[in-house]
Order: sequence, then structure tokens, then C-alpha cells
Amino acid sequence: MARVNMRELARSLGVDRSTISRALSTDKSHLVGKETREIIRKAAEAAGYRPNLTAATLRRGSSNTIGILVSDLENETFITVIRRVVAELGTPGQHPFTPLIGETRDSHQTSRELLDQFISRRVDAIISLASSDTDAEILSDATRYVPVILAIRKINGIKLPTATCDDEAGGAMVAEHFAERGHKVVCQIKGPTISATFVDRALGFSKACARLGVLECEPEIVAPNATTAAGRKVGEQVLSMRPRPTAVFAHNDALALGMLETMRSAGLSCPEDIALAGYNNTRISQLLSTPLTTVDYPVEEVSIHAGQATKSLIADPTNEWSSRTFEPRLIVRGST
Amino acid sequence: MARVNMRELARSLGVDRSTISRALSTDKSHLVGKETREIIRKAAEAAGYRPNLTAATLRRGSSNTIGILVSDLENETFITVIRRVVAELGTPGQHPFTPLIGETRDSHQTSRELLDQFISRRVDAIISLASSDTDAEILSDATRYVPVILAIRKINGIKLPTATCDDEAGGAMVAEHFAERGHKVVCQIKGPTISATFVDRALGFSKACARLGVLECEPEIVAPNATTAAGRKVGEQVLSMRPRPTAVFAHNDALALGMLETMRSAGLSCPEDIALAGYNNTRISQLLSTPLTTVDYPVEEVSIHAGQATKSLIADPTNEWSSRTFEPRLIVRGST
DNA sequence: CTGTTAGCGCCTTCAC
DNA sequence: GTGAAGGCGCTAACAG
Repeated sequence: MARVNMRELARSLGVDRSTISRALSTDKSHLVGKETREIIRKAAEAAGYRPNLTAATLRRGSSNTIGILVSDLENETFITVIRRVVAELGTPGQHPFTPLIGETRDSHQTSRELLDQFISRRVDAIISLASSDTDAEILSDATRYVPVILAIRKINGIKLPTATCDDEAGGAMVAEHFAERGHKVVCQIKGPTISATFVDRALGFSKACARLGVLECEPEIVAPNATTAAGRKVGEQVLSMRPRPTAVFAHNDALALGMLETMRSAGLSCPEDIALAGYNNTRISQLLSTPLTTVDYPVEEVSIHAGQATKSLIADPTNEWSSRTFEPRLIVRGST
Repeated sequence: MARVNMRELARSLGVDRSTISRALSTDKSHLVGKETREIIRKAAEAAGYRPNLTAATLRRGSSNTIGILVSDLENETFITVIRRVVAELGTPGQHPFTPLIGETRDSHQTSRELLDQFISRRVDAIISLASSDTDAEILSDATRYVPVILAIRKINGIKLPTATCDDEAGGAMVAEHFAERGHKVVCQIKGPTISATFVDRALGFSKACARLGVLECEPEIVAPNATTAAGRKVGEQVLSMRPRPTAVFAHNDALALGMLETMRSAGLSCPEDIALAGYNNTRISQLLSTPLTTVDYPVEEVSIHAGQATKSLIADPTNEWSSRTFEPRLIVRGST
């Protein structure tokens, strides 16, 4: 694994290391004579020279890297936001920021370790799409070293720039829709309450139900994860409720999918026996046998705001940056 | 953004930098007196000391990091393999390897840039789940600096350790199944031919058709991407074929999903009007109104083999490591 | 436009 | 069990 460094390259060309450095940099190459620059570039290419970015980072104090924390790589909404934010920050090469992606799977331990890694590798900013309330401390701790931006999932009682969706409004929309359709007895399949997202969806839904005189079944149902598998499992609890709800609000599309599967196994049809709504408007939601009523997530706005906050804070960490909440939109389809 | 370094920490405690280094390391802390070690650990914690891993990497020559190249973060099979391989290599903290994930979206340019980044950041190994034939050169070039392992997608005519599925066999299985069901006129929705995966699936299917006397419609249909959107689009070409095929083999489940949607829009039902098979056995495939016949991908075996090859080559880059091909399995469901 | 020089923060050999 | 010292490869002052 032969590795040429600047010193050797310089020696072989009879110039100084600093000239090589300048010639190969994007922003200082104009300081080098055109001919010299070309010679150096060719020689570097020929020698298979690869700059050691860890050395550059050490020297420069910054790595041109951003850390992205995501709770679940199988969640389409997260992936869309990651892509959009990465595009906003510029592709590697053109723009300077290379994204480092780490998946937490909602493990506090993993979150802590990945945050440590990011900080220790001197990322220029951290964007968390994985924040749960239990991470409040480690995340605000991280801000002592590097700007931290939250997207999708906010944390209450912590002052960090955040781009998120008005989940309370989203939950309320679903409740209002159920009421309009004449449902009297309903229930929620809640996502894990460590995430403020799900707490807000639940709250918005419950408040609206109370206001509209719609009954929410007891006991409350909380899925351990916001996944299809979990939805399938807790779906059985829903079916055994008495009185049985005629409409169910699942806190995301994956949970709704699981619920749908359980219903199918039980020989129940949707929406005739039980109406069902999800959240996020993921691609599958419209491909199902019964297309799913769901809440469209303002992915675009959230991504752009998060990306711009990140850029601004990298440019100057003392910049003030406001948190913003964007509006969701109800999409009515065949399942309700 | 206050950052304490070893030197300052050492000064404040009246010990030498090297003692701090030893006390805080996992493998050399036994060289430090028990008391001193505890004092140092506490002080580091209190001061918010974060080791600068870029400096450590520079000094040590290796980063305890592996680069993972993936073509599409929305592809469930890739994500499953990533998770499995990461688990195989150990979680950060416990084990030494932190995964850096980069998405190429099948762009040669992006692949090249990410590879450069990985090499320049001195990753200890690169696992590519994104290899297309056009990347042959940059990938084998990368092996001059760091071990490169291919998973899922192999590249023909390049000698790299590879863990993949026997896609030719998988394609043949589908053709045989179609023949058994009595189909005489069939077609394929092929994935992009830059990936050997799809070339093999096509070849296996075509060979078996020829052998079994099943007619493949002309002209061949190749989707620009292996996504649902692309499947929906080329699906229209399929419907306009004359004679119209009675069975369609889509090269993955996402393409099949798109085809299914196009069929539904055209008022055709599956399998009555057209039978449909996919590939990968992704979770949605069994959740569809018409559960999809598909080919189960040997995810577990591929991941384990790739992970072990990676560990072995990190330990010693000169280790011989064989490529292996694992067997797929046909899953027959309602769509055929 | 190019060379000289110093040092980023860490780990490791060597000495005691 | 601890200290001293050098250098990993690079960039940014400063000089010329």
C-alpha cells in the first residue's frame, strides 16, 4: 500500500512542499505559476498522490465534514431529508462538505458513541435526525464543541436550532377527518414516546377528539418502535379492544402498514370494518391495495431550513438561528 | 467552542502528556498506576476533554474507520446488508470500527469523489455496495491504498474479494416458474445494465426461457434506475407490446411495484391479466394487495462473508480472500 | 511567484 | 510506573 506524501513529491520535482500544497488546493492555486501548477498536478496524478486529509484537518482545525445522526435508515422520510440536506450543503468535491452518516436505531448508547466519534473527528457541524428526549444532555453537551442542528425530531426544553413539522396540527387534522366521516370511537397507535414527534401527534389528536366529542378507546397503545413489525404486533391489541374502534390513527405509515396486515390476517377489511390513517405520505402509502390516508410531511421545507441553518452556523457559530415549524397537509385516500 | 487538549490537561495535573495518552487508551492503560489513571479519567471527563482522532490517525497511520459505498439508501436490501456488516465489524466504542456511509446514486462522479474522500481520510477498508462496471478502474485503483471488498454487486473481470448472490440462478428460477405455470410469452423489466447483478438476472432468465421454449417479447426493456418510479414508467412500454406478455419478471421488487401500479391504472389485474415476479423479497412484497412472487436474497450470508473478508484484510492486507456466491430462493406468492 | 519555518495533537520509542 | 522527545503530513505565516 504505497503512499506518496507531499515531501516526496516535492523532492522528486525539486520544488518546496508548500508549492505543492498551494498548487493542489482549490483556493490558493492561483498563487502558483500556471506551468508549475500543471507540472505538479500531472506529477501528483502520475504518482498516485492522495492528500492526507487527517493531517490537513489537524493543521487547519476543521475537517469539511458534517455528521448526520439518523435513527432509522429504513425510514424513507429520513433518507429524503438526508439527501436534500446533503444537496443543500453541496456535493463533495464541488462544495467542501462530506457527509458522515451514522445510524442510532434509537439506542442512547449508540447515539452517544457516534456523537463522540463525530466530535473527535472534528466534524464542522452535526445534524441530528435521531433526537429523543433522553438525548437532550449529550446533544446540548455536543454544542460546546460544534454546532448542532435538529431536524424532524425536536427536543422540548432545549435551545437548539430546529427544523420540524407541526405534528400537533397533523394529529388534529386526522381527528377532524375521522369526526367528519362520522366515527365515534377511535384509537391511536402511538410511536415511542421518547420522540417528541409522536408525543405531539398524540396530543394534537387527543385534544381534537375531546373537542369534537369523539371517544378514544382505552388503554393507550404505544408501539415499541415505529416500524411495520411493531405495528403488526400492537395491531392485535387494537382488534381486541372493546368497544372496538371504527377508525385508527397510526403515528406513521410503517405502523399503519403493520396494522393493515394484522387486519387482513383477521379477515377484516379497510375502510369498511376499520378506517386507517398514517403519517408521512411515504411512497408505498399510495401503492397499497387500499391506498392509505396519511399526513404529508413538509420534507422539502424542513430540509432546506436545516441545511441553511447548518451553513450559517458553520460560517459563524455565534449566528443566531431560529427554529421553525412547518405545516403538514392531510391526504385523503381510500383507507378512510 | 473551547477545546482542551492533552498538553493542557497534562499541565493542569502535573503529569506528562504521554501518561494521559496511556491512561485514556484502551489497550495501554494498564501501564499507568491505578490511582493516576482514575485521577486522569475524572479530570478528562470534568474538563470535557475530547481526543482529537485526526491527530491520532495521523500519528498511528490508521483511522479505525471503514468506508461504505452504497448506491441507493432507499434500497432495503442494501440497508440490511450495511447493518449486518456493521454489526459484524463491531459497534463503535466496543469495537474499533466506525462506519462512514456514502451514497453514490449510481453516479460515477460521486463514486469517485467518495472513494477519494475515504482514501484521503485513511479508512482501514472500503466496502462497496455500489459497484458498476464503469467503476472498475477507480475501485481497483483504490486497492493500491486500502483493501476494497465488494458486496451484492460484483464486477466482472476484476479480482477483488466479493460476496454476492447467484443472480443467474435467480433469473433462471423465475423463468422455470413461469414455464411451469404455462406461460408462453413473457418479458423482463431489466435493471440498469451497468450493474452485473442485472445482467446476470437477465442472462439466467433468457437462457432458461430459450431452453424451455418460452418466448421473450421484443424489444428488450431496460429501466434507467431500479426504482418504483422507473418501473411505473417502463411499465407502459410493457403494456403496449404485441403480443402482450402474460408474465413479467421485474429485476427487483421496486420495479415490480411500479409495474403493478401501471397495471392498476390501466385496469388490469394481477395475476389474471399479467403475472408478475420481483427480486429481493423485500418487506413490502408480502404486504401488497396481491402479494408478490419474488426471489429471496441471501442477505445474511452475503453480509457475513463481506464482514469477515473485511476483518481479515484489515488484519493483513496480503491475506488471500476468496470470493463467494450464495444461492437465492424462489418465493411463490399470489402474483403468479 | 516560491521557499523557509513552525506547529496542529497525538502516540511511541527510549530512557530512567 | 512515568517522563522526555520526536515526528506523522500538512498548511499558513512570514520572507524574499
